[in-house]
Amino acid sequence: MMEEPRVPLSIERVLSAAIGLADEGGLESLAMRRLARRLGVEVMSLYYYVSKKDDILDAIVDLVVREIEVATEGPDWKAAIRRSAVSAHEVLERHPWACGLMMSPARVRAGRMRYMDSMLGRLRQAGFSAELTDRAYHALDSHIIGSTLWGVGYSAGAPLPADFGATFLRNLPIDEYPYLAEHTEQHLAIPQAGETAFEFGLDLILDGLERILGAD
Amino acid sequence: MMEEPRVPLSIERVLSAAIGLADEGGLESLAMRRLARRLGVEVMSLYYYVSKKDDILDAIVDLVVREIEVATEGPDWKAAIRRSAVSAHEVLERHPWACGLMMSPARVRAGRMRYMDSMLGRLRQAGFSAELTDRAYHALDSHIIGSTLWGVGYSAGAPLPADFGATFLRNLPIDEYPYLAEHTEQHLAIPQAGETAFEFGLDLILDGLERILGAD
DNA sequence: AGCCTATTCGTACGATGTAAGGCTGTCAAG
DNA sequence: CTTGACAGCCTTACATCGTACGAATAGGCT
Repeated sequence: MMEEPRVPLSIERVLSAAIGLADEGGLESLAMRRLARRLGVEVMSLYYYVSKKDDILDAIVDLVVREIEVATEGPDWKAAIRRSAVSAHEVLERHPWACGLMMSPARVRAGRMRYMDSMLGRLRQAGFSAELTDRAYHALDSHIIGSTLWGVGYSAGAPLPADFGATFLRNLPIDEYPYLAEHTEQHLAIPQAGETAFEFGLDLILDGLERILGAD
Repeated sequence: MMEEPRVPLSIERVLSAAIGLADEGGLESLAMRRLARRLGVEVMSLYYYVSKKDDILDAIVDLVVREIEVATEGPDWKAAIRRSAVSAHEVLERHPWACGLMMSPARVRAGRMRYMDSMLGRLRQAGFSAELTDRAYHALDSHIIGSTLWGVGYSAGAPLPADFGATFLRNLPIDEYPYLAEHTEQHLAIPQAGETAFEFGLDLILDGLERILGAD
């Protein structure tokens, strides 16, 4: 009788399984029972490591945030911040469910604090006033979140069918919404437009900030 | 025996009650049973007017979107678009729960189409190419959504306690995250910073777009 | 009165999060 | 070697959620 060694549970295993579930099927497929089943365990066993589901959510967003490359020191603040923003965008694209969760100030934990602090610090070091730093940070973060949410077709959970754009365009009253139709075609023609759209908006903001800084 | 005349149900009544519930307690307090109770009716009665809860969500985001002031004709594209963006921000601030829902392309209905079409059309009329219009629209929409989500402390549902910022700052290891601390103080000192932060980012984007257009 | 259709409701099912407590094994102290 | 404590896991049970199915009711017609 070959007994499986039966790896014991641990927060790490719980959390990484949770991230796996969310990555595959969106937030709404992250259910305690499913999570337990995936770990070969009963539901209530999870509650030994975690006191409520919300704790799991807090923890996994923070794990995701830690994947983001933090703004580095150096003379070129613009490049440093750009790199960090692009990294955030990439990370959030890998874990689309995290976008919606990130927004809540209630979920800010160590990883998130580190990220915010580095971004804010890099702006201040670049010479922005406290007030401008504040505004710049918001503009950047808003863009990262908003743009990523857009690109991902986030639906508070499950992803969209692949042919969504095509069927949407087919059912669209083109003469009524001509510009929307053009816009949709644009997106169908260039599937990865989200990438460059993100960087376009990002550079708009960064260039604007640079100009403000130059005019001190 | 004074019989109440018993106002009959209707989609309008259902939807406006739904919006009321969501406005008061966030998305997660919008439950079919609660909705029914508020309307003085049993749960299943709602299903005569709606085939699934999701239909309600679709409908109420569209109602909200219709509140947004659409971009007008006229010589000054920047002012027109700015006005529409500010209006969108105001509307979404009144109905914070709508932000998260708006993102899903699956929920695009007539009101949303009208909004998108007007914004896109106004950009094209201003002289932007199809491609630039596309990017500009994304940048603007990302900012609106992202910024509003930020300002609202959106938590996929319920709002935050009022003293959240203060307790957060009190528990923050200041020497470890000095810039975050400064940032938080900034926000506590100027409570309505969200307003101006939104317009700051918006103008960054609009000015950038104007410059691109000027350089044709 | 009777009937028809438009509304409304009662019951029931499966899913969710989780409170309360029980079982089992390991390990240190007696 | 026994005993008790405690860590780790599980059983049962409950409230709440969305909604399928079909029965009850109501209002306007002939």
